[in-house]
Amino acid sequence: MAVTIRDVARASGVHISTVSRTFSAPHLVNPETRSRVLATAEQLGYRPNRAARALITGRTHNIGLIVADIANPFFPPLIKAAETHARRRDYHVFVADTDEDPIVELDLVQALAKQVDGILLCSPRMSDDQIEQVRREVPLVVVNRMITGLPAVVMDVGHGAREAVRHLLGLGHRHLVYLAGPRGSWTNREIRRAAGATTRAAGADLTVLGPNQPVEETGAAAAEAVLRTGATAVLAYNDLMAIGLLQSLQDRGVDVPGQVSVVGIDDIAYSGLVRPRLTTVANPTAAAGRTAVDMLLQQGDDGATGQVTLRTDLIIRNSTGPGPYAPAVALNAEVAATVKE
Amino acid sequence: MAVTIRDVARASGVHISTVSRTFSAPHLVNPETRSRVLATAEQLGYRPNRAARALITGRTHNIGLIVADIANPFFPPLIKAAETHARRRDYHVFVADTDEDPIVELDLVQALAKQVDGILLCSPRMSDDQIEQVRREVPLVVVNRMITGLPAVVMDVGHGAREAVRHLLGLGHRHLVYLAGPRGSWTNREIRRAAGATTRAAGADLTVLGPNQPVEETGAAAAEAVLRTGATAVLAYNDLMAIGLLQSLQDRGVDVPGQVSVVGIDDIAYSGLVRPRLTTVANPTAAAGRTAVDMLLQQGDDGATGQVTLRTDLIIRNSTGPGPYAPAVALNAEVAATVKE
DNA sequence: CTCCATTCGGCAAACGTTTGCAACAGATTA
DNA sequence: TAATCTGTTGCAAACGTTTGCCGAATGGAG
Repeated sequence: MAVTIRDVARASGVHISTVSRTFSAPHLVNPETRSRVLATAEQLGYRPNRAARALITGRTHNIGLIVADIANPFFPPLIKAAETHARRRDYHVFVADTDEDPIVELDLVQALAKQVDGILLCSPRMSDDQIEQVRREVPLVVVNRMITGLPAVVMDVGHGAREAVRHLLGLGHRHLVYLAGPRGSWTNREIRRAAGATTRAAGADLTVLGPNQPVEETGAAAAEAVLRTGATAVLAYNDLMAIGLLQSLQDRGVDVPGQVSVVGIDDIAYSGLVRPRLTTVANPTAAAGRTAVDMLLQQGDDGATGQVTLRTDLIIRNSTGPGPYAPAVALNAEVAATVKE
Repeated sequence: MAVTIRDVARASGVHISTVSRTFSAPHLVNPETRSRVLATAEQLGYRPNRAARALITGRTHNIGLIVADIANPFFPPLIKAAETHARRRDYHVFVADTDEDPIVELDLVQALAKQVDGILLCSPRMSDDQIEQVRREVPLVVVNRMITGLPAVVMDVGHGAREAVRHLLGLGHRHLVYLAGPRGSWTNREIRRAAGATTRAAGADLTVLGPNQPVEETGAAAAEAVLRTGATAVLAYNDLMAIGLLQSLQDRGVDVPGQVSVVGIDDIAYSGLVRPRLTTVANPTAAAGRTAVDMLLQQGDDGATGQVTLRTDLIIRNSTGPGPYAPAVALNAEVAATVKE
């Protein structure tokens, strides 16, 4: 039914091994023969069967990409960049969604293990132990998680969180809320730690609300709790929650940033579209996707197991403004900065 | 290195064919033997090699999912639903992104063809001829495109567009703009046709602006052109463009919906988050993803080649309001409807 | 006790490639 | 002229499964 290497061999009067070499080791075959084989292959519409090739070479030329939630706008740019980058290197990508469930995640990794040359684990929710265990079954690169000895690319979200908190403190806020993300998220712990340390160092207060599922609804649902704390500024685990909160606050007649300032994290496409436009920490997700693919594909060559940290940047927009203790001078400076964008 | 069927056979003292049957035809093996084999398999950490299985059965248990742009928020919910649904049926999903390029799309289909049991082509940009050609290489289900004889699931966007135009006409608008989508999009042609017919039937005017890439930037860039037409209402190819336009109009001091009404299509997650909240046509993308997977997997059994049409609904929010010819009565009714949400 | 039916498990071929080895021709070297 | 080398091709085994076929064992019927 499908045209195989054998059909091409017969049609061009050579042995199948010559046809094989024409594709996988062209320099070993006479240019004349090669072009003849290529011509008949083209004419017959031959395409190598990757499964058969994988069986004998042990390399599938496929990679797995596992994310917590495809519909979370944080991931699509990463998936897109990774897929495009992988394809350029002649790899195809299995994409799978764990729905934020560590058990599904584990199942998925094991199911995919035999079928791919490696797996990109993005924002995994599994425990370190589980990850350590599966890395013995399949080459792994994790994104947004730091595990010693495991190749990883992380966005330096701690730095972003510190910048965000400093920005808020500089605006004269003295009581902040951290609207936490999901349990099991390394990013969540990093943000929490960075925000806590920075607030404490300045003698200000930080209230942590959570853990929460990282979706808009929980952000909206948290509005009441946020207001009860009496805080005047909120740092959210991600933009989705920040936007939910923003909207919910406005529905309650709370002025943002007049009464409460809100900062998100990720800089998803929509954070610039809501009103007020969201102040947020930009994550280089596309670069992370490409880097992770590169690391995964190089992993075969040497055993190099680097950990790449990508820079994050605070983007100041209109959802943050002066707090109750705003010093006149700083206030002007910050307002100027805010107005600019 | 990896544990194979042979290792399991040796360890449990049976022939490899028995091990094979234990997994692929359990009823043919003695329950006692079966449980013994399963136990040692479990203990050894055996997992069937899908490539080898595919080689002999001809079924890979993989499907391909090709979309125009992963980062376009229209697609992630579809991808997510399709992937989850496929996995439940023990299929893995290759996801690939064509960047709206028909040539890349064709390459992709052919590259994936040998590696999957079928391909889901979402909003393809290829010509009908090209699609006809590749469908001979691999089972296909198309989403959002109607080609006779080819299994398809389409969202009845024509219906949605008619509803949207009627809504605008009812509000007293007499000159509309259709902000068109990309060339090669079936959806685009459907909307254009439906909008044209409905406007014409009412004796109103429709100006078509386009074709355009279906992204926010082109929506924003079109603001000037929209204003020049003198139209008071705009239907956009998708929410992304509608949102871009919305924002650009506001930046120019144009009140929406006071001076210009804007309607989008898709109801992506963010259309409810921008201000004013976007009136739009909701597409059941998740259902489309699931249905498409079902159709693809059933295709093997019989040759059934249905075409499923999914309903779309107009969601009236705040980006549409009375036009210059608003009849007092209709105006009140519509305003009431608008305020409700 | 014999015969037949049924159940179970082994044997071996096959799927479409890759690849080490050997064969051969022609060219180069001593 | 013989020996060696180089470039090109063929041969056959191997990768990890599935599956049609056959034989052995078991048990029930007569």
